[in-house]
Amino acid sequence: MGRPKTNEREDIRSLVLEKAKALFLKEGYASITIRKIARAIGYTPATIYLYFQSKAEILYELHNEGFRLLYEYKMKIGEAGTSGAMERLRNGGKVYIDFALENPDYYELMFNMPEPRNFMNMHRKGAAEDYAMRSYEFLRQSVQRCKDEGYFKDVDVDTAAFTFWSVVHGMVALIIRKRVPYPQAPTRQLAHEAIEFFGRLMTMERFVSDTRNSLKVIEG
Amino acid sequence: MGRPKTNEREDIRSLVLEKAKALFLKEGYASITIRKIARAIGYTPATIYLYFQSKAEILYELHNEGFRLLYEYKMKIGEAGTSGAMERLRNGGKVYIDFALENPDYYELMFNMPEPRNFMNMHRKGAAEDYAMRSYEFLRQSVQRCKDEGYFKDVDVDTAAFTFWSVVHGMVALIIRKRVPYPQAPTRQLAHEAIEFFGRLMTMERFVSDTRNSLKVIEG
DNA sequence: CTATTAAATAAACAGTGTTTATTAAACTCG
DNA sequence: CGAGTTTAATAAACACTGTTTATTTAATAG
Repeated sequence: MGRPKTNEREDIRSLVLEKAKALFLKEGYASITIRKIARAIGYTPATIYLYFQSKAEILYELHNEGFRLLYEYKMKIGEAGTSGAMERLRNGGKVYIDFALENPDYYELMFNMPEPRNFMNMHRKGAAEDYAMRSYEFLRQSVQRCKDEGYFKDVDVDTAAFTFWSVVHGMVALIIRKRVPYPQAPTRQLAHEAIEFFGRLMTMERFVSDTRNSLKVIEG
Repeated sequence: MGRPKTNEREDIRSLVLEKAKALFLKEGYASITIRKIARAIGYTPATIYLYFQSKAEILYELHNEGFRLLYEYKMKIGEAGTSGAMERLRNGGKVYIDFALENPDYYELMFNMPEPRNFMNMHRKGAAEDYAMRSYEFLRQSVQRCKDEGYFKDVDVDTAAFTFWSVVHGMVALIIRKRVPYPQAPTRQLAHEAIEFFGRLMTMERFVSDTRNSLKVIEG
């Protein structure tokens, strides 16, 4: 008890975050307790409450870290030389799926917790960087490029972005949470095939001026 | 204490389920405790454990009830005279969204809990009716009809069904869990627009024989 | 009218997230 | 230097949680 040996102020915070991350990813959020985290870093539960207001705040911090990681995944696409906007969008979908299936626990942290945006206002200074937002902006930009190339003529950019995000999110959510009552559980391969299928649907759309009206098509 | 006044055996079970459902739907699963349920029906916590092995089993029972309800929603489509398979599929998507947004807590129960299929084996006799499965079969059938009418030529029925389910599940999941970082939160209207958009993509697909190859299209 | 059966319970167990009063080490300053 | 202040860390408690146990009590059977 008492004060410790000249600990550099305020990096117990990252100590907690690191350990909590490791524990969450290994045993899942629900089964990890404040006491376990405290024991793992050699402090008492009460100490953690000097640096975080609640277990939920630790979660939010990691939630944002998850989106930062996703953002990095997506950044890889920008580097690889892709030919068209649509291909870029499709690759974005695949990268998203890869991220989610390679980091399912992170994904759970990011999408399976009570609204984290409720905290943000209270305890963080300027909300620092909201990677969830940046991630969405990235998608929005990709969709806008598609529109510039003639796709998605009769739908606004947010609706299209929302649709596309829903597809990939829905896929990984169903897979990760094992909610698909298949004989054999769906795999990443199925998801990739589905994205290919979906991508073909979208690619096709460019050839049609206004899909709400009747149209003539010659098969080739 | 002691034995009660000639209670018909085994319908405390449904008493618990009814009350738990009402409480879950009003205050959310997490914040409802066994003690609260017990108090609400005028029994003690231990009594509940005579009829359910765990809180999770109560959840599974309601989970299945949720899928039964969804199944009923979907059955309404069969009645309404729809012209084509594709319209039927699109309507199915809208009904699915309506169900989810009208019963968000049910939807949480159904998709946001640890795998419920793990219980099933142990405690229920013949698993009775698995409405999750039946619901999927319904979708699969709708997709098959689309294939019969010439859609989805170069994709197998399960991949197409998975894709379609992912779209609607993704949409409602993002909306319900408020994970869309829009200025204004997305509404049911946005979801319906997105489904329309997606539906148009699919409708279009019929006119193309093999979408993997190049094609000629004359705009009309 | 006892003996048995079984429904319901009280009370405990082992945990949880969180709060409070207290300790003890480090720093400040007269 | 030594007293006073600040502050990191804690021990211990609080009010809960899901679940289990031994016990009571009422209805039924012989």
